[in-house]
Amino acid sequence: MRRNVSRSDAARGDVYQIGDVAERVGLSLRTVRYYEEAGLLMPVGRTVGGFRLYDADAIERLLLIRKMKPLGFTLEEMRSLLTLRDELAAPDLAADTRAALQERLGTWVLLAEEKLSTLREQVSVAESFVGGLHDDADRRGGTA
Amino acid sequence: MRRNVSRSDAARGDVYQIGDVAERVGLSLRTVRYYEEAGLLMPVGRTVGGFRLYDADAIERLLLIRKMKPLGFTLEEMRSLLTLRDELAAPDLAADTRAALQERLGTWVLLAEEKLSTLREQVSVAESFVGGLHDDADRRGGTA
DNA sequence: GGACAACTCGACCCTAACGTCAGCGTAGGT
DNA sequence: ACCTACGCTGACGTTAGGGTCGAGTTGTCC
Repeated sequence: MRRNVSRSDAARGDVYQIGDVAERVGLSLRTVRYYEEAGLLMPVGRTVGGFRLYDADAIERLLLIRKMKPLGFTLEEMRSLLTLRDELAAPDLAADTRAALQERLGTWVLLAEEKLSTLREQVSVAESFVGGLHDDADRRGGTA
Repeated sequence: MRRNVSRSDAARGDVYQIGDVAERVGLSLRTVRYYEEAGLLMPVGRTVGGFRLYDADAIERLLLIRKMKPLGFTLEEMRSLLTLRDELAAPDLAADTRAALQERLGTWVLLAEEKLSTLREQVSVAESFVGGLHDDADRRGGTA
């Protein structure tokens, strides 16, 4: 039986506890806690008893993190990138500051594309391996 | 200055020491030793002084292992699969034995294809992430 | 037959990104 | 008050190696 914490707080500021969050984004509790430890994601608050509380933004953030994972970013890298994104999200930035941040973001884009291309290479390596396996499996008789 | 161990032994039975092997397949010495510890690959022998010696088959094997890595097999899984392949390579197998082995190989093929498809999914997740990054980077002004 | 550089050995500790377990406290419904 | 599901911290385990150490081994050159 699921608890509906969502309805407990009115006024559009829904909060979720870690189990809900984990289920929604498909990560383990441990992983969510570890991401906090790694500085990737802080809970918006805690209950009196110490339960972590998250909001919808946290869920977004976790989904984003999940998307980065296949690219092989380390948590450290993700932390940097997310921080950068956060800084860019501020609405009152001097133009030059914003430009500087955006240039740093460009570096990340390049890095991500690099990683993407190595990921693609891995797919083709994997394909050739699976092809080879098929050969091994289909060759019923002898090699000669 | 590279030692050319290859020419030291005549009669087509070339042996290489670990450094040569590692360089040829693009793995570290540590990794090659670790693979041995994990039961993936035994040296064909040792020198009097205890240096590991490998032959061309070993190199093949390592290259194969490298091809499996992108599919996310654990070393344990690779060990099983390689062992199975070794068993199938025996020339004097009863037909039913061979059939049994080949069926097990079929399971591996399925597993590999599964892993390949999740790898492909990862590529598309990664692509969408990189696309999102581009959006963030290109959006120079404000969100509204 | 000694010097020497390059190579290798086993042993050890270290890391990232979690999994898993234990022991204990909390949230909220009845 | 009680129950049960949920969560907390802390600690150790795991995988696939990386790094480093001091000590031993090879091949080569004199």
